[in-house]
Amino acid sequence: MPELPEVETVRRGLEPVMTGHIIARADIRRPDLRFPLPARMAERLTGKRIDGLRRRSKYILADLSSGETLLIHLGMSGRMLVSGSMIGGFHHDHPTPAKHDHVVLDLDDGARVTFNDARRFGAMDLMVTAEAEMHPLLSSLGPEPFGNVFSEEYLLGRLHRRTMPIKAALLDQRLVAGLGNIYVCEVLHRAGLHPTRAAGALTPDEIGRLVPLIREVLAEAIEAGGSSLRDYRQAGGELGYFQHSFRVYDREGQGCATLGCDGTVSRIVQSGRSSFFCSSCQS
DNA sequence: ATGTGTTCCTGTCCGC
DNA sequence: TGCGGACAGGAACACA
Repeated sequence: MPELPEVETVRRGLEPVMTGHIIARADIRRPDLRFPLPARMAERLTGKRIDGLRRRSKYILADLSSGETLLIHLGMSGRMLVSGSMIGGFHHDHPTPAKHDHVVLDLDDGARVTFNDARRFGAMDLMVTAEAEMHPLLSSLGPEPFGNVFSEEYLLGRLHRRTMPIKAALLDQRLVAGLGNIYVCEVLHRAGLHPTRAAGALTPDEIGRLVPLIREVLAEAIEAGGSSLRDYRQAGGELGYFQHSFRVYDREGQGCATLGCDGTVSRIVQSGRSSFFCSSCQS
């Protein structure tokens, strides 16, 4: 679920709680999420200091003092719940572990971070920090959308002669990392591009338009604390509010938000995922 | 090499 | 109120 803005929001929420603290206790409440959890996970976490929290695409990476890195992926429904933290000046007791609380990390200052994931499409793994980028889940990822590698020139090269719809291309994490269904729909709407357009048939001008719009949508969403749909919340339990800024996502039948456009938002299914768009101003 | 469909799992919502 | 079906933010995998 969570796409780059939600994952970045979670990372920012966890950073002051976790960075610099030692994992006093790790409670692994079930042996597997999407994949089996790594061998001896509790022992490999216990007593280690968290030196920093990074994000790569939709993954959170916690670098540990042991020279290992904890990889966290939230899948569709994963959440990182914080309790007992003094950050913000309030102290709350830990709630009793609830349904779908799969991994519980107790830190040395009494704070607790709980990985909760109803659907269990999420994942956790441990790897040697120096080899993190070779991890199978990370090695094929495309460039970060805010990085220098991601450019109009890069996109032109990668989309050249591709017959795949631009919607599917932008969802492909090997092309650019971090976009998901919501933000691809929003980007294509802002770019005035119909989601079924063949990626390779876009003009250089249209492709050039995409790069800054991808950054714009993601930056606005991060600024808003992500989108809270259904059960997604920030690390502290707060709701993001970017969903109020959706122009097409989940707005089937509603009026197009583009100034001067009298179109209606449509929904189609492309490779099993809903695409929302305005057929008047997206072509 | 590309592109598409299926699958994992649980929860919620909507129509009958 | 129950029941069945559609659908949900992801992405690995199998297959044409």
